[in-house]
Amino acid sequence: MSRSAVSRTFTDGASVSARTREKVEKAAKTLGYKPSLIARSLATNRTKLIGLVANNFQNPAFLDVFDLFTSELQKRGFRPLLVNLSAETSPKKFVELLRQYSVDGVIVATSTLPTSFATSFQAAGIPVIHTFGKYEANANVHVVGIDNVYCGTMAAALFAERGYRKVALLGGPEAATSTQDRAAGFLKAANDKGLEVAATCFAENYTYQAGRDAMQQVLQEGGIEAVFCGDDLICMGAMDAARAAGLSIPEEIGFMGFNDIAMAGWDAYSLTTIRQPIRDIILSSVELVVGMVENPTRSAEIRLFPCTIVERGSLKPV
Amino acid sequence: MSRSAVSRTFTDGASVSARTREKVEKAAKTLGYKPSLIARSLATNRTKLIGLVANNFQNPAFLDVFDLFTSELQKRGFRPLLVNLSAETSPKKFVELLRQYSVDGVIVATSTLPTSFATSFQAAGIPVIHTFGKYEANANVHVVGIDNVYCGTMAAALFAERGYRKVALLGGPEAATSTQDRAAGFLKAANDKGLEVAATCFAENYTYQAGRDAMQQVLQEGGIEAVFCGDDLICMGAMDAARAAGLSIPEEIGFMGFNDIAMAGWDAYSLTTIRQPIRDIILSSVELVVGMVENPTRSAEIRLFPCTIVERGSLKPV
DNA sequence: AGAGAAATTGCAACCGGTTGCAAAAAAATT
DNA sequence: AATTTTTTTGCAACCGGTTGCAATTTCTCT
Repeated sequence: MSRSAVSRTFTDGASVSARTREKVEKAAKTLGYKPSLIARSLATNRTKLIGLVANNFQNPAFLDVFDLFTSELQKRGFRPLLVNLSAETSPKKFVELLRQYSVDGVIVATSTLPTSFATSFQAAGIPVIHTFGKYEANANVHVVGIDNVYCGTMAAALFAERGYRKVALLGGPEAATSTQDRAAGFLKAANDKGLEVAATCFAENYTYQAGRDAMQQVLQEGGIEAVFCGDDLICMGAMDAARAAGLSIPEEIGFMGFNDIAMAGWDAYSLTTIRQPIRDIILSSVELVVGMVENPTRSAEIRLFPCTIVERGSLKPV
Repeated sequence: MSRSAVSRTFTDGASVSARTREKVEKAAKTLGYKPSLIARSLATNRTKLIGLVANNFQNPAFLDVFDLFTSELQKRGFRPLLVNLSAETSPKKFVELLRQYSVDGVIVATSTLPTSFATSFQAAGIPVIHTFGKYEANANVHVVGIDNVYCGTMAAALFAERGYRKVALLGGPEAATSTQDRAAGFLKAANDKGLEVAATCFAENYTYQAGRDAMQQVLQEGGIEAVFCGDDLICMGAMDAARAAGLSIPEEIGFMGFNDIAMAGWDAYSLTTIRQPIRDIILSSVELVVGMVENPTRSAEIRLFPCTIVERGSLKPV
């Protein structure tokens, strides 16, 4: 019963006879021995650690994201090493950090950062997936997410279909790529369909309060019939601002959100919103990152999932 | 310039001359070298990894928790290794797992698990803090949190003060220790103050829908004047159930929640609720766990923080 | 300049596993 | 029973750092 015998009983696929395996296992049980993953990592150059980088910890939309990522990674024997980007200024620092921890891969889960952030992990030789990332044809990074431009288009189309003419765009933070794409799609389609976009403004961040504040500006321009918001939370703030200004929803003003968070279904809002298939996106991301770990040379892939409109009661019926 | 010279330049407090340090640093820069934390961990028996164990990923109350824990740990040079308990059945498994990863410490952040869960890490020789844990005088584990029994008392006292007579308790999941304590405190104090607790029921889980469903049962008993809920999310579901039944808040029925999540301040709910000082609790937990890493023999401490009532508009005024 | 003290450096063992390779044991074949 | 083939086993080097200790260098002081 040498050291290698022990190692082999705890490595599946290794060559050990039933007898020695049994002996080792019995000894391990009485001693309470479990192999050290740290030592194994050093020898195998695999840590089974996946960096999970996010920057939007305050948005309920991320509850699902954390829940799904952690449980899916766990199922496959990987552990998520959480990185909170929101406090930090220098993203480069985290590339180094995750490299030092020798994570097997990284999932960048944010819709606000440019593709270049994910690329910098790639440059450091770490497999990376940009989940909720921006689709860029030339980007040499795995991206799993949605077509935000098209989502903007969907919103404008629905507005047109419902007979709205004078509408507004109340986006998320202007620097976010998702905001830019959704705005671009919305504005283009609105124009094509002859809608008048009478106000365009952006919330400071993804919060109820920011949505509420931004809505004040939109309200300056009278006669807005419907507002497309870049995020449900922002939208709910905007709805309450409209109500506080005496407008009734959906009779006098319509709202459309984005994300379909749990609260969107609450009676008080009953928000019509665009839903992205979070579960599919995350399963796909996890699958992809695990695949990358096994075969790092896989060529960069873009996986876009279709979004659906969840009809509730914040737009006037046909 | 030996291997040790390199090691020493990257270890603070080690003895290196300015000249060699400089030489090493230059070489490191051109080579893009950073010391491997894995190898360091193996040698020092310290990983700078803290297991963050939670089981309530769907509740917005946890957004703050994740945000604060990750950023505070980051600040101190530790990384959170996230463990999602909600999917799993066997807690023992995670003790083993975190032991295999040689985490320096564990934070169990849940108000629902019994103290024994945290203790099992301790038994395995891993420093552990039970944040939001139950206060038990004899428990030999660090606990940072609040006095749930007293919080229940506060709620009953406020009800009495407002002149409510016939009240109800709508707790969180019955198996949660926090539910039990809050209920105990509430029922005891209600009795002392001569309130009639006409209905006592528990939501299946910490969701809006569960609160809504549970409220149906409470409504069976007519004439309830106020309801104390074990969680804001549950409370909001309950409020909407009451409204759907035609009751107006706070005129016909009052509500009181727990946690003060962001949504509690929204116009549509304006919920009077009990707030726990999350930030203080988490800062204290992080401090404590870091302290334990440095001095593992520190004796078990219980740190309880006072909660405050956040008055909004869901109870009738005096 | 020389002696003594203090600071710096390199050696080598160690942390706890994995793994290629050759030797040993077991199984299969003649 | 002897030979060949297959399976199992242990040896020893390696993963990439840390660290006690002794040797060396540098600094102080007379």
